[in-house]
Amino acid sequence: MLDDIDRKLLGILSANARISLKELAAEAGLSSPSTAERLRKLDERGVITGYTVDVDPRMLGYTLQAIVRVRPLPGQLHIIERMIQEMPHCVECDKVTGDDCFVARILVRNMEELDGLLDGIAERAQTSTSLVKSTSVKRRLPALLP
Amino acid sequence: MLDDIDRKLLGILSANARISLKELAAEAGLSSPSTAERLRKLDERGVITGYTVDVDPRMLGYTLQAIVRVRPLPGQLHIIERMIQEMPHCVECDKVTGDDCFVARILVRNMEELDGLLDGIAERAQTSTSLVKSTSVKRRLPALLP
DNA sequence: GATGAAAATGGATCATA
DNA sequence: TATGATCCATTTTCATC
Repeated sequence: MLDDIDRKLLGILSANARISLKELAAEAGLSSPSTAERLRKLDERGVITGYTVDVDPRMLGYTLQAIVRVRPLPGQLHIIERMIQEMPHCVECDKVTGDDCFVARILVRNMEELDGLLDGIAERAQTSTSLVKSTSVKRRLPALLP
Repeated sequence: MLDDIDRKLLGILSANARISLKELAAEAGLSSPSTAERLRKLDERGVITGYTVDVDPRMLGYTLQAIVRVRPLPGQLHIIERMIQEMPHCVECDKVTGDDCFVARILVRNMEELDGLLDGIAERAQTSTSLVKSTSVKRRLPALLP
């Protein structure tokens, strides 16, 4: 699927996606054109889905982070999903198996704001909220299998 | 804190962090040197913490994604945290308030692999696992406050 | 597929507003 | 603090292996 060089490229990019092609090529032990071609193919194959910037939420004024499990009341699932998607405070949400249909990551400025958000869906869903105290594992790539 | 141009730069970068400085400047309506200087400062201030590549886990052979809540048994918290951190299948983990101490996102190739991982910590922690059926909100930036 | 050289493009610096 | 001009570095293309 991926060869050693592809894995190396992904590893380097995951640490710094804005590295120049030249440096990337040098670190991977390849020429720039070959490196560019490999990136193009990883993109084309859908292995690489994008390049993004990581931002410190606190520096944007978001001092509180919460993981909220959402259990929509009967008949409310689709409305709730749409409400979550349109909530700019939600930065990540998965639909999962089990009683809790959704697990969402929410950023807020303070408790009042969190309270307000949860109140906004309280009529249509039950929620269980855990506040994030610290991050044990910062988002990273999984092991790149051979 | 951030002005309109900074917010614009972050927005553009979150959609494509490998855009050239020149294009970035053009899209933001700024000169390249000013754009470079602003990026440098966003970095320096800790607003931007890095640039990463997004990868489709399925393209790496990880067909199953799970959100696992982990409740360590008394006295096992630190060992469990270390075990999670050293687990290459864990791509994200937060320490949270409440009975469940950790919420981890796990990638595996199949059910057997997930079962094996959970077995590996079963002596030291209780776990509640939800399988991810779909992604309602792909990781994104929150609203950039004025 | 990968490479090396040439053409095209982009980035960093500096003087200036 | 932003800009435009300059020079230097990088990226892309293409012919070749």
